[in-house]
Amino acid sequence: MRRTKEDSEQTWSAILDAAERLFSEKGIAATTLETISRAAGVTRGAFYWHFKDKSDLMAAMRSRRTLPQQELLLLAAERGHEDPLGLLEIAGHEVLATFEVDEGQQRLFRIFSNHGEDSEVAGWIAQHDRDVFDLVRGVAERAQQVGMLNPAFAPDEAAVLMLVTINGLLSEWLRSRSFPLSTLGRKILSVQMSLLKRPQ
Amino acid sequence: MRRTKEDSEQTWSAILDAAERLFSEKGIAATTLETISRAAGVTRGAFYWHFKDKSDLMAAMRSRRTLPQQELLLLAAERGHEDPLGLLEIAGHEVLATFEVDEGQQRLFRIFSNHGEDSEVAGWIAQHDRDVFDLVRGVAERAQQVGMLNPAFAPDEAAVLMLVTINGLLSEWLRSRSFPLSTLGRKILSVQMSLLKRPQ
DNA sequence: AAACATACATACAGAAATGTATGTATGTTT
DNA sequence: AAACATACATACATTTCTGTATGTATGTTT
Repeated sequence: MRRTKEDSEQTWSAILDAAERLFSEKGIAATTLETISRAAGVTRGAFYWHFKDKSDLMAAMRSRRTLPQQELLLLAAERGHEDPLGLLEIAGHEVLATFEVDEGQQRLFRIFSNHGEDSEVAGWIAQHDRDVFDLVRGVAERAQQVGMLNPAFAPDEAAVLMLVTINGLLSEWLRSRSFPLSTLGRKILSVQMSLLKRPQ
Repeated sequence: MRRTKEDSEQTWSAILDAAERLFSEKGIAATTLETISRAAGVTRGAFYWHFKDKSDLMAAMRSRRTLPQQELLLLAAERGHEDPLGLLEIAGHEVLATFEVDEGQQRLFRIFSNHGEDSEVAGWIAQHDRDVFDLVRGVAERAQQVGMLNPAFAPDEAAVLMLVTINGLLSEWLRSRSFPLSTLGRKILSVQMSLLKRPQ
């Protein structure tokens, strides 16, 4: 029996790790609390000690890691405002590069993008999406004000293009693994940015 | 009691309609056969008469409608081979335009894209994705042979760009509904195609 | 108009998962 | 070192869904 605080935190992590792996492999609904607990080397007693129920586990799982787009938010925020579109391009590429090697992020993204189902999860995703969209649109608006945005595109439209491309790349790569995410992603992003910039 | 063949087919449709709606709203796992049956105005007895189980229902649901990308396949196949990229652009736009007004297709897409979970469903999706990818890559290869493909892009890369954009547009629009799918989609597709074509 | 098949409804049995209650060995505090 | 809290394991009660078996009213065939 393990009973120290360190041991307890280790159990907490083990349960979350096991759940994350099982969820991303078999799906949330198909994974039982018994399965999770046994995979973590404990019983359901331990699970119910640390978490109220499966939904509570999901909340902990989500707040334990940063989602890829969340990273975009941070990256874009901590930088200056000159050349807004260049900023977006760099931040976008770093998101892809990070995602490509961070298996935890991949599992989390797979789990949560496969679940517009659950109303709670859907709520988190929706809120998060709105935050990211607002940020990107804000950047596009600044670009417009500085005259660096192709007049053929409204800020809203530029933001949609950015997000569609990034989310599309992440999803498609996760499913097929048929292309080098970072390499091809950089190429595509760069080419799209040149489109958004060029006054043509 | 209804017992004629017409009535029976009507029951069959009613069950599928109810299931489609409930699945796209609450998710597959969270929807019980009892709920489906009652929503269709029948009992589980009727359900088990028409379908073996939930998985059988899913198969019927999938083969009842055409997926959006399936439509792309058909559209691209029934046309000639001159100007392959222009063909892709037109087919892509028609996919978006159809999807925007076809609520059944929207529900089906939502249901199946939210379920890389289930192994059967995942298998169908994977196979389907491969088919579509192969088609698009084939078109890109023909474009390359005719010298109409921007040499900066390999056929594989062009296909990824196409599919990422279309799937991304469909997913993002389905979640946010924050932009006119067909209008903005046409704009984005057209601009991307000009990129793939232009020898720059 | 029997005889039979169809299209369901109803009833029941079983499994499986959840939640809770309780037991207990070990740490922690005083 | 006694008293208490922690971190679980074990056992049980309950729910819930599924699958199947059976009943039955209506169509269909001969």
